[in-house]
Amino acid sequence: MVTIEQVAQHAGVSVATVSRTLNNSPAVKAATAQRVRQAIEELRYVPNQPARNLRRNESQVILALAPNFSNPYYSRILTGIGDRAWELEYSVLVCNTLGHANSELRFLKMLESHQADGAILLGCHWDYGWLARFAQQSHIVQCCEYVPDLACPSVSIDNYAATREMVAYLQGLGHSRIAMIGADNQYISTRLRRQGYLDILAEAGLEPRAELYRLADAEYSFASGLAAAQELLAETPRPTAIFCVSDILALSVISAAQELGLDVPGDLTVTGFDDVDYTTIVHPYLTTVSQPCHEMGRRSVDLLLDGLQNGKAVPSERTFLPHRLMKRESAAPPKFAETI
Amino acid sequence: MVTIEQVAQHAGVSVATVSRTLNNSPAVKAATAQRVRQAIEELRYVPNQPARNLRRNESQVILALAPNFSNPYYSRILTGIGDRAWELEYSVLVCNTLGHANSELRFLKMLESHQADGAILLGCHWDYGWLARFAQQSHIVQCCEYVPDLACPSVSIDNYAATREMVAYLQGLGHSRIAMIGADNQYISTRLRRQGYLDILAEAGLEPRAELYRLADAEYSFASGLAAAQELLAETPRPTAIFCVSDILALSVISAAQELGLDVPGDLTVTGFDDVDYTTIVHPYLTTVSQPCHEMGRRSVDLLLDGLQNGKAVPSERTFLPHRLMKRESAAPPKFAETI
DNA sequence: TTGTATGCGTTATCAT
DNA sequence: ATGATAACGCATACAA
Repeated sequence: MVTIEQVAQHAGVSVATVSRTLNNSPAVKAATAQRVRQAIEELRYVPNQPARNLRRNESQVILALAPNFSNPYYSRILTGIGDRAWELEYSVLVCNTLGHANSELRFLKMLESHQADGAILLGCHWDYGWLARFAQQSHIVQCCEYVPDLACPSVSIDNYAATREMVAYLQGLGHSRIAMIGADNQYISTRLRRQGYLDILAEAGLEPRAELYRLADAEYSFASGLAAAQELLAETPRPTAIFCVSDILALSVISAAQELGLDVPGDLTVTGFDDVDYTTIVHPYLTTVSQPCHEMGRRSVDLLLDGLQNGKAVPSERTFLPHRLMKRESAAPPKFAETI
Repeated sequence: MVTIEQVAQHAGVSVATVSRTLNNSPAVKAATAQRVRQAIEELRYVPNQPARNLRRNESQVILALAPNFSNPYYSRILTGIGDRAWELEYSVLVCNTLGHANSELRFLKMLESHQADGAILLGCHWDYGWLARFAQQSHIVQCCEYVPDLACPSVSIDNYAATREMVAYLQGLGHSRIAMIGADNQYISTRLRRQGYLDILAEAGLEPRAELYRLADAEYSFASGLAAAQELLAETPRPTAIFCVSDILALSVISAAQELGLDVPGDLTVTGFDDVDYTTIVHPYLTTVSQPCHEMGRRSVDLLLDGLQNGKAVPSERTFLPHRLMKRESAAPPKFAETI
């Protein structure tokens, strides 16, 4: 391995001068810099980044903790994070936590051992105490999900508003028997969507009915969606619309409906959430809420590095990015006037 | 920050002893080790990993270069890589190359700057010369794709055999007018699948017809698959089966067929490749080739670390893992006897 | 403008 | 079994 010292000898200068040249210090004469650069070229010298980082006490690495990378929703955010980090010359260590708290903890400990300068969390457990500790001692930003009372910046859409918009749209279409499939987890998005659904129903003077609210599992799995859908479609009278908290769940509802010979949206309106890839692969194209995943990832990086570079000053604690209601084929007015 | 020195003072020993304790050296008396551990506990000492790495000249990090993370096929492999690395206490830097050669190069340079100990490549350009250089100087393994004449271990399925199996299965079903949608890239998998298709046709005494072989774009995009499918379905006589080199392309064919009022598999047999998530979301469930993505990822890590730890001795240059033919709903015998 | 010397937090060599 | 000390490769305060 060729070191800075050999470059110095070859160029006939001291290691300090080489180091200055490497770091573009203006204090080095152009001619000298030229000689140094030539020596670097000739010896094919490549700086040892860990050594530099040790000295500077930084790693140029950020962590991105995600419950999985199979979900295209997370994939997109991670892509955004990667893109922005690439531009800013940071590396991103993508950590697949599998939703396990102990995995999250082990990954976050890389902050303490100086293997990473900061972390972006996309969905993380918070009921263990250690999250608050890390948020205090380290640079962390939350993306898409956030813990309400955690002093840690976040980037997400306004889930409450988006849900209200979607359900109001269904009401506008003429639906009043609107069911919902939520998820069996404690994510803030899940809670806000549930609240938005309940509130908008209440405002329309509709009593929320327990039998119209079902839960898929924590990971929004297709199978659990199918089960919830089957229960919902067995109700009498049947709901005329089903609002799902994820696209994959909406697809499972469509599947269950077709199994029963029901036409979507003719006999049943179905809506999803997130607008991931497979919403427009098969008809009916899904009516859903589009999240700016890529941009959310990018903003998270910017927020994190702001904190890293300008002390701990973060622009605002909660950043909400605009969502979009994607009106496509899976939602339509109910066929017949309904009786409640 | 608390350092090894402070721990040493607190425990009344030298830094050497603390270091030995940290590394479980048997040369330290149990009682002393106990004192040290207590000091570590009390001071909440966390070793500085970069400093250790500098000294040991390693990083405990491996690179994983993928053309994107959106494709669930890559996601699964990356998950396998991450899982195995986690078990072996390595971190993985997931690099989204976007299929750009300059991105690949920049990421691979992290090997030279000691930011990573090795790399796993899932699809990478090889026509620039530098790949051979890295393969020589660094520890690299190729996963799912490989460059035939590159002296670098690889893990993949046997694409040629898998394709022959699939097309033979279609022939067994009674098809003889079998079209293929390939992809406009130079991946070894693409080339072997094409060759397998041509060979098995030839062996059945069928002349390959140029109009039955179409190309999707390099990334197997749904849109490009749709275009290829439309061309194919406009042929007369129409092919009775279409073999696609990716599941997403198969879905696009089904979509195009339905657009024309054709039933799959009644009027047209369609098969995919990879067996990713969305093959069983909507009917007809896709007949496809299943790849052991997760295991391929894991094996890549094992292979890489074997090379890292036991010198450069790798068990074998080309590792082929078993694939599986998934016979589901999208393939069936042709409706009518055909005339060639 | 450039060089000398010290330190970043470890591990490892050589004593004892 | 333990301690003193020299690296590891680089950046920087201070001198010149």
